[in-house]
Amino acid sequence: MNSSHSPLAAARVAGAKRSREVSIADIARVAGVSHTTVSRALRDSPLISEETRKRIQQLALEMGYTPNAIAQSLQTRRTNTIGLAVTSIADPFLSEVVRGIEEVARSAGLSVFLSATHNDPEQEIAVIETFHRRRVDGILVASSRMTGEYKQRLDQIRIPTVLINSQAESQYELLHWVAVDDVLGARLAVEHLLALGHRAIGYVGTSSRPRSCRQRLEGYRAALADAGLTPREEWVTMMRAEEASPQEDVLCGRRALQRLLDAGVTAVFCQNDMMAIGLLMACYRRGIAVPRELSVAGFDDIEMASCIIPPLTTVRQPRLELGRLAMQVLLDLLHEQEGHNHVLTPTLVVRESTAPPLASSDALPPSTTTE
Amino acid sequence: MNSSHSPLAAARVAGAKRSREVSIADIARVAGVSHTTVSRALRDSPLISEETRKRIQQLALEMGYTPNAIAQSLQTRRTNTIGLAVTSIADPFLSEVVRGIEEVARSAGLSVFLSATHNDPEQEIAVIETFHRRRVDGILVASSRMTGEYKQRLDQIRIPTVLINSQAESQYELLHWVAVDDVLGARLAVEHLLALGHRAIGYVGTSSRPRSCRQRLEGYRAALADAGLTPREEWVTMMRAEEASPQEDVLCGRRALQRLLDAGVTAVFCQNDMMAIGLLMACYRRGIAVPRELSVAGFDDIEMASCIIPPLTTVRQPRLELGRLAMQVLLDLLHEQEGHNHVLTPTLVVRESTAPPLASSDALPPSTTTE
DNA sequence: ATGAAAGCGCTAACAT
DNA sequence: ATGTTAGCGCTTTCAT
Repeated sequence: MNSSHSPLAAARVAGAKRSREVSIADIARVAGVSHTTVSRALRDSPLISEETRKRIQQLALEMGYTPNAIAQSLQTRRTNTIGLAVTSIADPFLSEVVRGIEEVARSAGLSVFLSATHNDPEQEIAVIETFHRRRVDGILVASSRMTGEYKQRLDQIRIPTVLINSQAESQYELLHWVAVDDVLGARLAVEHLLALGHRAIGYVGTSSRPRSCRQRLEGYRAALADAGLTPREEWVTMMRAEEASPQEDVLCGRRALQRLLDAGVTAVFCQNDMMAIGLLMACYRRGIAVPRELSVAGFDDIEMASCIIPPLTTVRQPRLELGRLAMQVLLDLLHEQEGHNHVLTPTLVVRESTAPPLASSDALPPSTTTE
Repeated sequence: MNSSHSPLAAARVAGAKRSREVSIADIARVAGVSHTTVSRALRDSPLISEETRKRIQQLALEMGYTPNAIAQSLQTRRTNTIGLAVTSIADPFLSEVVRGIEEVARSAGLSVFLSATHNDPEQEIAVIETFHRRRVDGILVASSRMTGEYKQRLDQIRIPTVLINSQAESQYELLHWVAVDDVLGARLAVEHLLALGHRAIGYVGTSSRPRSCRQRLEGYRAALADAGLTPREEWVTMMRAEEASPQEDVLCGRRALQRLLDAGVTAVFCQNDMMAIGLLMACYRRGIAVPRELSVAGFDDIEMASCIIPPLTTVRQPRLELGRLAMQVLLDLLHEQEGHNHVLTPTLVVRESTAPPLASSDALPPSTTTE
């Protein structure tokens, strides 16, 4: 409140004219020592006497000194900064991953630059270019698409990098990845449906996320094959979508219902939860009871999955862990330790959107299939 | 593939031993000019002859030069960086806001530091302290809580700042805000319920978001008052919750049902969509039909609101716009223009979770109220 | 225990 | 049109 009459009061007023931040030189001047001494004192160097250290730290506090991280970075060649590239910020799957990343980054003293790539090749390379310019210490990429050029750039840049849910091999020891086993996840879901007694099981995927689509389809096929079944061509429905957004996914799920009904399936495994939710919505509109008339399973276990009616049976990806682990691997890389790639195991979460099929004997005469 | 025999090939190999990035000095050496010339050439200075400019830019490209933003920042005192502090990254309301922010920030050439504060005073000040150290050009805060100390710090720091959904007055011209009119939003929802014929209308709020709770409660009260009604004490149910997380909100909504039923309301206005979703889930469990037996309205219009069954009637906050506008105001501030505060107008989105009350004559004898 | 001096990679004022 | 020099704010030898 009342301005003290210490030497700094003057300094502060003088400096206030056009807000240049106080520097170690300013402190040095006031303290009557060299700026080197100030630097040392502030960093608790053992070279400094207890007394001057205290005095200087106190002075720094009073003068409202805040170290200039930019200058530090230029000198030390470390920015304590990482770049995080995501496909979309509003994606409910990614937001939890980002949370995990930011959490461990911050506890390690790193700040994170967040950028969205929107699944667009140009933006992708622009983003990593920016990260490079800013001299981030490491890069994390959570992107559904990972084209050759993108990976190549990451490889060239020579900044420690960890890919999330997107494998890659690199010639340098700087490109690593952490992923969830999609094939296994799909198997779990389909095996669950098989165990319930379903035989005609559909799959819905979207072209906007080709990699996960392919892998989950593979798991779906493998599970059916193990049960001695070969999916009929109509059971597998691929929806076209340019954008990889939650809204698009919901739409895909919605539009898929008719085709699945025509194909005569009694259960559907969806590439992700948003599509399953779209499917559920379409069922609601058509008066089709889930799970009584149609079982629906998703993938991801986003927050929403347990809030929906009926609560969705789905494959849980450990999203928070995925983010934390990716950041942890990057930390290892930054500490010159060897980085390890990881495959996380998804788990099945059975809720209420799946049930045994309507046995033809229970219900309607076999001839009256859903038309 | 095949290494060219240009002078740079040597430079690159030599430099590759321990990855020091190429600098303008390196380019100058190879080009046989001063580093100043290189600097100018790369920035398209009119002082440089067309010819050498081309030559140098070409050289820079070949040598794989990437400007060092840290060094530039130190010199120019501009980092082209902003800090974004959010309560929680995984909050579906905020993620859309963040998307809007990042979008306009990036198109203005700014990178954004993302940090979560978890509604914790200590983390809040730590976060802005970090932003300050990093010399961000501006700060954006989307935090449900805004204590005095927090605001005070922001005011001291003297970095252009814009608050999202959280008013504040500042003595400097650097602290601004952009917000949605909560009172009006609540009015819209409650007036809608009144228009449907409801008289006993409940409100559910949570202690974890006191500001918005207070304001929305105020709108609720005002709407009722305008209709000549005074809410009975039991109609207003405040749920205790420490954490301000989506999950907590859902839980609050779930747990509120019994109290609301006891209070005898026929419609409920919830502080936000997550609470409404929790309430819907509780109704589903108890076999209470929404909207036939109970109308439910939310606030925010998060993505999920339209995906839920039944689709939720709610008050739409223009989330994307909110983010974009906040960033736009910050941009104005950064360009030394005067910043303006904004109040955005929410709109009512009528979906299927609200309907006229079960007129006692239609249905059950008046004595048989919900027990 | 402290200071002088150099330098991180860049921009910009001041020569020429 | 190009070069010289001086910082930006800090850390880090190397002296003393």
